[in-house]
Order: sequence, then structure tokens, then C-alpha cells
Amino acid sequence: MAEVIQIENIGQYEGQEVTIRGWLYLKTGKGKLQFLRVRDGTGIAQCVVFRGEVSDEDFEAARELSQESSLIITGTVRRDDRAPGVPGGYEIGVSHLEVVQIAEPYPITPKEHGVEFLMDHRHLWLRSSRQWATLRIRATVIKAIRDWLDDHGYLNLDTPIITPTAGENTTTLFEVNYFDEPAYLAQTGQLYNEANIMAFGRVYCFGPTFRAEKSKPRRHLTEFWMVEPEMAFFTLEDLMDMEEQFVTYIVRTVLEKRRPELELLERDVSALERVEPPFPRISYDEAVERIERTREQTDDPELKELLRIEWGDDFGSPHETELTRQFDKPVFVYHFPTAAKAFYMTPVEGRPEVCRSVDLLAPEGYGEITGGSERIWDVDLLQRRIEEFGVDPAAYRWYLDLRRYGSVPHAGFGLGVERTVAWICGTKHIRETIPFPRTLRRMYP
RNA sequence: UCCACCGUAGCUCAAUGGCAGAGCAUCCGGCUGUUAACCGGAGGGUUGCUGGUUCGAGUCCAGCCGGUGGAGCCA
Repeated sequence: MAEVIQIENIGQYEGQEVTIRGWLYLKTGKGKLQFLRVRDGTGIAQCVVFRGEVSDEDFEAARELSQESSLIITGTVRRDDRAPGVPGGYEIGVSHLEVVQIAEPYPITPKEHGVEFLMDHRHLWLRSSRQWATLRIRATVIKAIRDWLDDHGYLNLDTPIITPTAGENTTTLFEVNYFDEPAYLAQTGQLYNEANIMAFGRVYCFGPTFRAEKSKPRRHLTEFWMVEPEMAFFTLEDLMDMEEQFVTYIVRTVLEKRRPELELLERDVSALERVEPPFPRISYDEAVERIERTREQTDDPELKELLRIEWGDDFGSPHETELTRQFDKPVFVYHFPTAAKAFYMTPVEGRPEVCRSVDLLAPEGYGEITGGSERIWDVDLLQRRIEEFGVDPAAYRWYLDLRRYGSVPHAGFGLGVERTVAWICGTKHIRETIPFPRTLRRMYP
């Protein structure tokens, strides 16, 4: 057995004998010639088995391989423009082949399948090339998030998943039994982040987030991953400056490290290459005007109805889609109506009906990928807002304490990992951006 | 929660109220450059469930179950 290599590095081994260990992704044969497309987890390589170049036993073994059979192959790497794969352009002329296991007939064939069938077989669907590429990009996005934050003075401090009270909205909590007391799975780590910044300055938490929304659209999961940076002495403008650097770095890193995966996904990378600071910044007021203008101009009665909006309404997905259509980069929308947002957001001075909040909308209709704000740092105002919000002030005693002992202006936001991955990959449905999605109707597998 | 659509072979789908069908996958045979190869042959069915209308129901009606897309809500 020659040196065991990873297919993603195959180009470094031209002319050498190597060994790869993996699974048969696809086989086509032509009499004395068998083309095996083999994946090893890092890529897909075409392996060519020719009757005259291997023993009769090995050739028969190759002929009998079924899809997803596991195998160990040794052969010589050669350049060939006809060779498909990830990365393509190189293939292996097989000299020896060892079968680890002949797979039973594999349910997922290289043909079309329905969503329900694929989701029932998610444990196998992960092996398919599009899923594989998407999840490789997900891992790169997550690493880019951590790298950028770690390199810019942010301290990673994770926040609890089991929590005693609601973060934002009491109707979307998953309740768990905590030694016979009700507790809830975290919807956000933000409130704890606000405690952490008073000790550490700039922090972020990064973990799973749970929302029991009975929501079916393709942008929703009940369990998703969110990174939440929080910064002391930050204004809303500081927040936008930081977000555009951060998001740009994530996109750049994927463009640099995951080209073959983006190509496999047939992603239009020129749209991603345009992502660089500054991002357009429009106020909620202007956003509403833009939507109304589109409504006036369209002849489509259905669109007219979907885009209906009155000042004060939060955006629905049709509004977000329309807004992002008007820009070719991510766009910030700031100063949302106070009534439509969470209780802790700072009212704009002299205009308390809007607040110091900002959402970042991804282009091409992918919608909101971040949401953030300047937090209220005055204890009396915060107390009043908690009462107006109608939750038990006792539960927020510690949160109010933060405004008593050296309170400072501060701001933060949350970025949804799956929505970001969906946008970067050009994936229609968010469920493909996490290995085992949890949705309204699905916990299996 | 509301609206729309779907449920037939392992998979993707077809079948005017009148014999249950095709492609792929599987099995057998052929082929030295395939790209979801191609060519020939074979096997494969409780049409989601329950009830109803009818001489006759995959098809029509009612209820239920499961799923998908969208709205609301959200990252």
C-alpha cells in the first residue's frame, strides 16, 4: 500500500503511486474499462480500472462494486482534463483494489428524489455531493466567524442553554422540566453577553438557539446556530462598521478556501465577490418608501397585495425580498419602529417611536442574516420598558443590576449561521445547511 | 393557527370512472474514455387509512393521517 492521501490534495501527487480509502460514489463501465468515482470525505476522484492493468480478481471485484461500497484503492495519479471530481482534472490509474464491504442496494440513486424521501434518509443524504459541499462550507463559515472574532479582541464566553426566563418572546419557548421546575431552552445569549461585556469588554457567544415557532417557510429551523457578539462602548454606527468587516471576511474566506465546493454547487461567485465594505445603509423610513414605490409601479396585483405595508409594521419576507432585490450587496436597515422590536433597544433621541436597531439583509432574497441594536443602558428607562413589556421584573433583577454598577452604552447583534450559509451557497432551503435539521414536523433522523 | 398543493413499484412520475404503466435502481448478458454512459433481457404493486357513491373507484365524495410550499413570526 502506497502513501494514503486525501483527494482534496490529489494535484500534489501527479505521477506518484498513492492509496485512497473511501466509498464508491458512482460507477460507469465499458467492458474492459471501469470508471469508479470514489469519495473519501475530502473530495471525489475518478479511478480508472482497465482489465490489462489489474489482476483478473481485482477487475471482477471492481465490476461487482455497488454504489456506496467501501474500498481501498492504490494507483498512479495522472492529469486528465476529462476526469470529473472535486477537485477535477486528475484521476487515478488503478493498480490494486481492495473491497472493504459491498454495500446493499443504496436508496439514494443519482436521480431526482423528493424532499420527504431525502429527509427520511438524511443520514445517507449527507454523502451526496451537494450536501457534502454545503456542509464543508458551513464548517468554513464557522471557522471564519471564530477566527475573525478571536483575532479582533473578542472573547468567546458561552451562555447557558437552559434558562429560567424568556430572552425576548414568551410564545416561542421550548419548555423543559428542570428538576420539577419549568425552564426554557435559550433563544438568545444576549442578556448574559451584556453581563459578560462589563467584565471582558468585547465578547461573543456561539451556540445552538431554540425557537418553538410553528413556522414552515424555508428560512426557518427550530434549532439553529447563532453567533452573538456584544461590545461595550459601541454605538449603532460602530456596530454597522464592524458587521460589514465581519461578514466580508466570512465571504472572502469561503471564496478563498472553498472554490471547488462553490463550483460544485454552481454558485455564481461574482455575486459573492462584490461583497465588500461599505454596505448600503437605509433607514426603516426609507425602506418603507422604497417598498411603497415598488407597489405603485408594479402591475402584478398579487405582489401589490404581498407588499402592503404601513409605517410601524415589521417587515415580512416579501418586503425583505423586495428590498434586497434593489441592491447587489448586503444592505443594512436601521431605526426600526420601537413597538415592533424587543424591549431592550435604545429609543432614538427626540424620536422615541423608532429605536437604535439594525438588521442586515442578504442579497438575492435570502433575507435577514443579522439583527442587532444599541441596548438601553439607563436603569430607569429599562425598568419602565420591562414593565411595559409585561414580564416579571423580578426575573430581570440581575439584568437591571448591570445598569447600576458602571453602566455604559453598548451594542450587539446575532448572526444566523444557517441563513448565512444558505446565502453563500445559494441553497434554496435552510434545512440543507445543517447536518440534521430540526423543523416543525421533523426530528428523525 | 390560516391558505394552497401532494400521497400509485425501492426512487421519480404516468394512467378520460373501464385489464396497474414508464424511466431509473436491482439481477443476467454485451461494450477500452465513461461524465445521471449506452444496448438487449428479467423480476418487482394492499394505488396513505377508514367509510360512502357506482354495474365498476388510483380516479368522484366525506373524514382522518402524513408531507410540501406560502402567510404570520423570526436569525
